[in-house]
Amino acid sequence: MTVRKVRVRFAPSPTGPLHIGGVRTALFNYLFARRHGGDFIIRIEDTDSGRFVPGAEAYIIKALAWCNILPSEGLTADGKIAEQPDARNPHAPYRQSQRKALYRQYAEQLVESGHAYYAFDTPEALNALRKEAEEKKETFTYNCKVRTQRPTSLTLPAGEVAARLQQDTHWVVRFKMPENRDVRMHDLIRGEVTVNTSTLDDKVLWKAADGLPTYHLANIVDDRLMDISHVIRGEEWLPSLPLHYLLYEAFGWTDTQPEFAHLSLLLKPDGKGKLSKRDGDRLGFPVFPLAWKDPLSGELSRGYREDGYFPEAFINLLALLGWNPGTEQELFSLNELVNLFGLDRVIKSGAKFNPDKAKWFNQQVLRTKSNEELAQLYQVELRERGITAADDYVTQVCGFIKERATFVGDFWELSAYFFTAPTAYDEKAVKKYWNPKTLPLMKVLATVLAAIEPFTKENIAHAVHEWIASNSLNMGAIMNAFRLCIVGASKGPDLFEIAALLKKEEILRRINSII
RNA sequence: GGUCCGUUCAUCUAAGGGUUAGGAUACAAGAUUUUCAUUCUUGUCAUAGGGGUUCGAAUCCCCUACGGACUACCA
Repeated sequence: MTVRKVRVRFAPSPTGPLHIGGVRTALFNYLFARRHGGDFIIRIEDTDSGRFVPGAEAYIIKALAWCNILPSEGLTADGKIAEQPDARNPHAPYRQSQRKALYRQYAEQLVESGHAYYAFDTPEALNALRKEAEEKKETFTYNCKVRTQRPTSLTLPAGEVAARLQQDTHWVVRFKMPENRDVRMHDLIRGEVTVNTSTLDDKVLWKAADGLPTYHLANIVDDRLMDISHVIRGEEWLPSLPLHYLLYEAFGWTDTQPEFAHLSLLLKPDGKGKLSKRDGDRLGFPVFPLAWKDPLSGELSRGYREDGYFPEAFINLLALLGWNPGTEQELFSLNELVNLFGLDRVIKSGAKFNPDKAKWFNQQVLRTKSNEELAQLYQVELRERGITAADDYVTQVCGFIKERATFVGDFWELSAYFFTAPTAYDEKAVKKYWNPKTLPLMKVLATVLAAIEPFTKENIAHAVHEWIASNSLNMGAIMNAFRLCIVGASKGPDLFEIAALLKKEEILRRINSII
C-alpha cells in the first residue's frame, strides 16, 4: 500500500487582514506538512467578489512571511500568488477567481448525475420566505420540502428550464441534499461525528450572476485538483463537513477525499465568544500579526510586529494555544515545533487568548538574543530620538538591561540615563535617600571619584568602598544617593558598571550639576 | 429555536481507570541585591452538577447546566 504524500493548504479569503486564529491555522498546516515532509500550499479563496478588500491578499502573504510560515507552493519567486503553472506551482493559478472557468462544468456534472439542480428563485422571493418563517419563529431552510414548491429544474418542464437558463441571469445550482440520511464522518481531532441530512439545506454551489462557485464547490474541486491529503481548518467549518462528504461522494471522488481536522477556535480573553478585532482595542493587545489600515474606513489596527513582538515568540505562543507536546517544555524554535507537532495532541476545546502569557514569551525570546543583535534593533530607536551612540557602547547597554525588558521598546525607559543626564529625579527615591547632609557627601564623593585612574568598575568599587569604610558612612545611603545623581531614579544595574561605562567626566558632571 | 462541537486552578494546559491532580502565566509572600529588575524558595487556586458502570472515575456511559460554532446566491 502506498502512502499518500501529505499536501495541505491554507486557503484564506482576502476579505481583510489575517487574524491570529488564521495565523494559527496556517501554522498548524505548515507544521503538519513539514513534519511529514509534505507540501504546504497557499490558495486564495476569493469567490465572493463583493467582499474583496484591496491589500488583504498582500497582507496575508506578508504576515505569513514575517512569521516564517513559508508556503512551498502557490507563490512565485518574488512572493506573489502564482498565476502561471511552472515546476514549483503546477496547479496555478492559485487564486480561485482566476480559476473561474473551471468550476461550472463540475456544477453541471452534478446536475446531470442528479445530485444537484438549477434553481430560479429571485433574491426577493427568498427574502420573503425567510421573513415569513421568521414571523412564525422558524428558520427558513431550503430543503427537500421547499424545493418541490419552487421554480427549479426539478419542478419546471425541461423546455422552460432551458429557456430560463438562457434568459435568467440569476439562477443558481443547488446541491440536492439527500433526505434523512446519517452521514458518518471522521475528524482527526474529534473522532466520529454523525449528522442526519434532514437538518441540512440545499446549499448553493454555483451562481450564474457572477459565474463563480461558492466556497463549498470551489473548495472541494480545488482540493481534489490539487491533490490535498489533509484539510486542517477552523471549527467553524465543522457544520458543513457533511455537505463536503456528500460532495465527494456525488463526484465519485471518495478515493482521494482528504482527511479532516477541525481546530478549536480562539476565544476572547474575558467574557464570551470568539476572539474578534474589537477585543484587541478594548483589552489593549493586537489581534493581527501586522498592523493594518482598513482601506475603506481608514481605521488602524495594531500588529504584533509593530508592538515589538519577535516572530519567534508570536509563533511559539500560537503553537501552544490548542497544542502541546506532552512535556513541560514551553519554549520552542520553529524547527523544534516541526519535529514535535502532531494532530493527535491538538486540543478539542476552545482556548481563551491570554495577552499576559504572550508578553512572557517575548521576554523569553528577547533573552536569547545576543547583545549585538539587540543593539542593532535599539539603534533604530536611538536614531529616531536623535541620539548617536557607538554600536559597541549600545551593545554593552543592552547587556545590562535585556533581562529587565519584555520588548526592545522598553529599552529607552530602562536605559535613557546611559545617553542623557537625568533632568528629573524620582520623587519617592529623593524622599527616601536624600536629606540635607547628602549633598556635601556627594561633593566629597566626587573628589574621591576624580582621583580614580583608570576609571574601571573594579577601581571605582574599591575606592568608594574604602572611602565609605574609613569614614564610617552608611553604605546604603551613599550608594542610593550616588545612584540618584547618576540615574535619576532608584533603578538599574550595578552602579559601578554604569559609572565605568559612562566614564569619569560624565559622572563628575552629573554629581556636580546638583546644587 | 434547530444541528453539531466542547467543559481540569483566573488563564494556557498535563494526567489515555489506581498520582498528595503536575507544570506554566498571572497574583501574593520571603530570600538575594547599593536600588529596580532578574534569579531562587514558598504560597493561594481546578476536575461544572447529578446519576450510573467499576474494588477503584478527571478519565467510560447517560442526563442537566453552561460555553462555542453553524444555521447566506460569505468564507
